Amino acid sequence: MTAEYASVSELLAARGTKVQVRSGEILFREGDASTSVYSCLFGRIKIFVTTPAARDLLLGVKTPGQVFGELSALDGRPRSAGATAMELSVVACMSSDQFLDSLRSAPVVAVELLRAMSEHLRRSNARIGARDSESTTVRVGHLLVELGEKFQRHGASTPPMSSVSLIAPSVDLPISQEELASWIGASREATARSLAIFRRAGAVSTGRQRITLHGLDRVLAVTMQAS
Amino acid sequence: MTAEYASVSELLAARGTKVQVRSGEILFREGDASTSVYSCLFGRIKIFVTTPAARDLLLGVKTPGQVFGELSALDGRPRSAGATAMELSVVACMSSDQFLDSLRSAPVVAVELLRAMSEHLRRSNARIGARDSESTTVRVGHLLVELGEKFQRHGASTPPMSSVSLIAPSVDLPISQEELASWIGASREATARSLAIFRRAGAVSTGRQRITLHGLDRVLAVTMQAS
DNA sequence: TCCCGTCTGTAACGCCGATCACACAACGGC
DNA sequence: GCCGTTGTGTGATCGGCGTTACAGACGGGA
Repeated sequence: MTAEYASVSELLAARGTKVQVRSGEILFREGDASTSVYSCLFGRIKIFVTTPAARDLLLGVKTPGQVFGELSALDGRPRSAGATAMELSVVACMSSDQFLDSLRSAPVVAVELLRAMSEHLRRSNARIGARDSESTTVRVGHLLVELGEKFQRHGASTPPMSSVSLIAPSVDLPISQEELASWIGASREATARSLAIFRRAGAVSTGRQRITLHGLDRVLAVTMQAS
Repeated sequence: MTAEYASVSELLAARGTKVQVRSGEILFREGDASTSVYSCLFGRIKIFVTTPAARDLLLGVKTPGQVFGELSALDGRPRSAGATAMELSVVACMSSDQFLDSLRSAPVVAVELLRAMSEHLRRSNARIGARDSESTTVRVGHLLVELGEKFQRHGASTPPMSSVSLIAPSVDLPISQEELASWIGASREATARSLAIFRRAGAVSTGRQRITLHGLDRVLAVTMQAS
């Protein structure tokens, strides 16, 4: 009866209660006392903190298969960040009590979660290091490459071969500059200025809610040269 | 035969191999392929990354009872940070294989480690938020209060009642300004200037490798007023 | 189709902090 | 005690980024 699962997302997909959330809907806010744990089944969930100056700072975006809200479930403390749906999404959730019981009875799942949290910590620490040693332009470049790799893998299929992308395939990022800015922790204007550098170098073209990368290597080249 | 432990540090203290390290000695460097996990038994271990500009950035200081090096043990990837002894210390270490086996056979230990890593993640995320919303002076103030609380608890016993500390007990921090600067991610000079603000307000006095806090509340007051 | 709200792009200005530069103090070795 | 080394304190300069301000572009809804 005690089925074996290999990861927390599998556990939640099988045993958690599924909930559909509309775009913009709030799952929990920073400071909340709730302690449920969630897994994204479909869509995209934004994880963010709000600075005293009322600016949002993006900590991550959860896509299908990723777990979130586990910190409060593990230590019982208030939410360290908020979570809202960026688009129509489906999540699975479970109470922290049931979650902790599952971890204790399925060590493999616990170890898998430890690995996932290692990944988080590495990212967070790298981000701390980047924040005060790299310029806005360099951080924009790195993020563009990172998102570019993510989207060209399982992202929107490359549109019907635009005329520009004969050699280097173009990748479209459906993201606003505001969002980009809150991700790297810079102002919207500074981000726009940095994007202008990439645009003038021919590495990207920009539009409304859209950034098209003309080859990740070219973006990376401009990033390097701007360091 | 399989003794039960309540935490990773207990596990390592009981089953790990003890090693004495001298001040300044390196346990591992950022980028190393080693995957052992460590626990601090005595002394202080500095965890840090080195930025491209050759400046060190302090990520944390491990004191007795705290575990470190667990990220590489969990995911097998290279060290995300370096570790060196700040003073004569004793650590216990264990191979990642044995460590993972122990976690799988003792779920309680795994859950306890998950809780510890939650704490780390919360700190890291808070630090990301603080970095681009607070001034150097405010960050200095927060760190002083944090260290002050840490040291007045299990720290050096308050010296024979200095004449100044009739009302608010003073706390001595045995730390250089360079170290403080690398902790908050600022230059040494900017840190010294911020300290001057606290000094002029009578909240702290400074010396060689020493910062004396004249009441945490007074430090906090200056911090608030400088925001 | 028109209009308004949202998003993008850019310029001007001011401030914080990094960097450079230097004086002084404290400790250690000889 | 003398001097080299390391740590502290502070001024001057300068660049980057946040802020403010505004103009134009795109898209959706009435």
